Amino acid sequence: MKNYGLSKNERIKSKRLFDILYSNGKTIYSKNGLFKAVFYLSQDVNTTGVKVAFAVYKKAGKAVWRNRVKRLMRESYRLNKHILTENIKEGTLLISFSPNKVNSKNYKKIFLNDVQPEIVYLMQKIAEILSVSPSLQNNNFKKSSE
RNA sequence: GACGCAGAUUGGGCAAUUGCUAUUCGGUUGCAAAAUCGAAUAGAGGAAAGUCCGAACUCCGUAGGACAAGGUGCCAGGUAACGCCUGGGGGACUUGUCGUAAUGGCAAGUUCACGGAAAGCGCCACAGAAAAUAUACCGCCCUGACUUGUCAGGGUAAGGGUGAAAAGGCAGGGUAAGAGCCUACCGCGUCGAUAGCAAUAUCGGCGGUCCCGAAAGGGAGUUCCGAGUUGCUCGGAAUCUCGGCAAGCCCCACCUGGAGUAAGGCCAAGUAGGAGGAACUUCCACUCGUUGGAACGGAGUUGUCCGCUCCGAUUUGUUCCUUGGGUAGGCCGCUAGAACUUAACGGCGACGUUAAGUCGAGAUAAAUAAUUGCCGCCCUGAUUUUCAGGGUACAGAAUUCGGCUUACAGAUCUGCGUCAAAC
RNA sequence: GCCCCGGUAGCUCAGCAGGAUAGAGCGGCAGUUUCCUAAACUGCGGGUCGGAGGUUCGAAUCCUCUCCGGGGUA
Repeated sequence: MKNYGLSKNERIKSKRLFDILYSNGKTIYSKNGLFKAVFYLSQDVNTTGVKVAFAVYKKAGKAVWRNRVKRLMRESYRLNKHILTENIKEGTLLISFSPNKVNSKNYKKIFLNDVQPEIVYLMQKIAEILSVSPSLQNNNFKKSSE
């Protein structure tokens, strides 16, 4: 697997996985509240690794602006994905990134330097939560197995 | 040369690093499907947008007839088709110029959803006498009366006034005053001729109530006058050119079956073969049955009716409706087409014909990118080699084409107008 | 992608086969009443009828374009 690549297998593509993510996942926000992420460590999926999705709600702006934000978020994740991939030993981590307070009115021109620190912060926070409280997940796993 | 307007074309370039999607080739894994790695090639628009029209394509199915509903609307052509485009015609407005007593003529530009208002219905507030079978406030004129400047009766619609709009315009005649009351011209209608495929134009005739008629004339309607008399009859005279709204209803001509690529087809996977409800009627014929015909009922025919099609059991069926559950994976459709470029020919033009050449995205929680550097263009400041900072539009394919509409920084070209300079 | 609705006062809605001051309820403000408040009563203000253009003498209403909001659709 490429160190800085992002192929189809590393993205969430089915409706079933989205249902699992949004019904069980936790939501966290970046420092300024500009972006948010929904994540969930699933044991049901056969594969191991990280699967991500990038979603922009329709009211945020026109199609050109939405496409650009999606590409910038994807680029930010692609360049820093080692933060999460090194820590995942079993199960599949599902993440969905989306803009929260950012829209085309307050950021008419948006650049990678605006997006990347926020996404990196979110990824570091997710890694921190997963490593600090592994027992919580073990409990959850036990409960689901029982 | 500068500025403005109109039209057409175009819609930043190069390099490096890291990525995504598709195709082809090669390697690895694998029985295969496929996965993965590497290389090469390709990878958003003039509007991809709005979804306002028209088609292709696909299915439903009978789409047949009548009505309804919707759309289009000067004429001709182009086109697969159109509400689009081209050419022509006509109107309106503006400017210039010529001219008249006045209306106007000619030229240029802009612009027009531009069939019908004498088929019918409806509406036209306020103001005004009167708003559509006309009417009479101020006036003007005549007659009479007397209180001699007013009243009464009548005529008239030129002028004033009202209004968005006042029942052809204007000049002359005419008159008590006036009026298509009469005449010329203009306008309007109609008929004919000429030109034109046609819209229409030009010329001529006729028309100031209509119909019949070649004409003379006859008939009818309306108004006025007179008589009989109380709502009609008789006699005579005269003769209505016509407001706007159809983006109100409507009439005429032409067009339209419905749904939409999540159409639709195939493969894989997979649960359930469920629950509830409705209908299943008569008659006739015979070769006596899974028969034929007629009526009736139900369902379908996506507005209604006719017509058409299917079904109508006597024991777990048939048809139809409602509802519950399971799948949400892959492939095809999916890009070579009413395609594009160039040339020749035909045509005023839109466009067409022929020949040669070209292949230019195909995604599906949805690729076509991110960052950096240099250059180009614009602005600002220092300065007048250059440097610093900022900006570089509108905007992202989703079945595909033809249009329309809307958004848009800059660049190039063409034409026209104004200004400046030179000859 | 495709197909439909809606936009009128701060809010919820009338008015839309055209006619001049665009209404109703709630809310707001002021006053009466009360020791004060609520309730009740009286009065008042508040609208480019989403925007632009057209038809008409006249448009919230009819037509065209456009902006915004909402819904449905295997």
